Amino acid sequence: MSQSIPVNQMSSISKSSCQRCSLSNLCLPLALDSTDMNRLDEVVNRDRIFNRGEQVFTQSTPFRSCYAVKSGAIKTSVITESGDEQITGFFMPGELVGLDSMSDEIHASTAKALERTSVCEIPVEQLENLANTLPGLQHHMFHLMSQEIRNSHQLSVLLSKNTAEERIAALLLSLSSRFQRRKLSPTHFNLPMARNDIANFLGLAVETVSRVFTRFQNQGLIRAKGRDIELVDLEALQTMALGNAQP
Amino acid sequence: MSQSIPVNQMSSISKSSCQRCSLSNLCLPLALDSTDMNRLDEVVNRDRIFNRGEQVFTQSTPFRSCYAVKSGAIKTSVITESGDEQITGFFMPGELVGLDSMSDEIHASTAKALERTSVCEIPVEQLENLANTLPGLQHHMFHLMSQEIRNSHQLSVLLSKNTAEERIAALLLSLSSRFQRRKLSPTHFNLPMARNDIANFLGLAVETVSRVFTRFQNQGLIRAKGRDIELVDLEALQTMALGNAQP
DNA sequence: TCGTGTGATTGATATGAATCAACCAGGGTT
DNA sequence: AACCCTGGTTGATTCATATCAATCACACGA
Repeated sequence: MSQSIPVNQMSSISKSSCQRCSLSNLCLPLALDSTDMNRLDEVVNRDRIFNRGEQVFTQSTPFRSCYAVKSGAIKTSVITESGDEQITGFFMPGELVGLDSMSDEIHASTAKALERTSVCEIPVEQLENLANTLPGLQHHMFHLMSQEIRNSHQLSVLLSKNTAEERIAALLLSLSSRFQRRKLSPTHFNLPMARNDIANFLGLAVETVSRVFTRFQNQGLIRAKGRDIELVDLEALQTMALGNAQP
Repeated sequence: MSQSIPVNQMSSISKSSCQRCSLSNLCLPLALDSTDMNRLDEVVNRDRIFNRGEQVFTQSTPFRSCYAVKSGAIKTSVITESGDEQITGFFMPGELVGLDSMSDEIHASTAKALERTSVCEIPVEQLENLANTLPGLQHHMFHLMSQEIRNSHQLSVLLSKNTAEERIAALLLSLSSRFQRRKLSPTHFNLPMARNDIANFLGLAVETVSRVFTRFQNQGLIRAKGRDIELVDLEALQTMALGNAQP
């Protein structure tokens, strides 16, 4: 049921180019002029579609491409030696997946489509070559990768310093701002992921996530029905996400 | 007291070059031939020394360089809006600090010397230029940055899935393998950081760290006297670090 | 329409680690 | 020496969240 709404709002772009892509201001081409963009176009493998649950790539398999999300959503996770999964990120349209394996032989994580998802596949070998001739692209890659490091540090902070409520508030706000970036409503959206995924990502038990959602609802911070979420009191969520602020 | 042993074991290299640096196989030059290495040499600012507690760079200040540790040790941390610190990494000789800010205007974190530490300062602007002309260097930069992402993901796993004992075992083993990489004893070394730092890094209270150390000691896994650590039973530590392995 | 399964919620209980509180050891200073 | 100061250790208690257990709600296929 939740699947039909957010999907392929831009799937009409069939034989598209980076130039015409509505996400070009979020994705790789950001730093490129139009002639450079054409060169990027040539190496990008467009229109790869994955259904919910399908793997875009798999940990420990050879690494050849990273992927730009066009529509839908992707989660990445690492499987530990002891066998359990840790979700390391959620990726929304305009975001680049797979940077944790850049220039490595094999994938350091697994990427799975959370809903029907279309991506642009970007072969790394060619991306690296291109980055070598286009300084702007190289710079942008560095930028994206350092961003990724910071995101992960941010997650570490969340996991080691914040309560369940703070973590969930932070996640909701992160999603909110990412919807906003795409000119969608920052206060009313569909969660692309299950409660289970949220719990795993935030280092909590599912039950805790559930409880916090209902608590937030009772406090009038959000309205939640399944994956349909409305952020009612953004302010309150923001101060909550900040956590233990001592004056 | 703990300071005099590990420091400046290579500080005799005064007017050194990357070529002669004993860490060149760990650090940047890895992927470069000797002519390329000379070009790197020209941009590197060698022999910057920091005393224990001094900041190498500071969060929110302009970002211009990253730093390769030559001797000593560095911790990086982010300060959250609510004011508390989260250590995001420890950096030992041969490792590169500051990648989380690559190609950004300001530092995303603070780096502080844990003991008397010497570093090579590498101005990013010139590093980027160089990377543009030397494909091998660009590749290596991508490699280091994705490594950094994976490290951080690894930390997230520890923080969200593992017990205090498992976290500490994992940290000890990580340090062990890094000493080994430098041809030092993997089983007997001096911790460069205080218990406090360990606690912060691993998302624990100092008291917990202390307790686990003594517990490990009583179980005969380690011998610890202050910062002087001996790993007695590597095997046991390894299985412990793996955590909740279900057969 | 009825099972059947999966994801979500709610409640009761258990527990690992935080917190609070002393105390200790060693190093540096006066 | 006597002092303090910082970092480390140990013990008693508390608390947030996990775990265990049931129930619920909805979607789907037979």
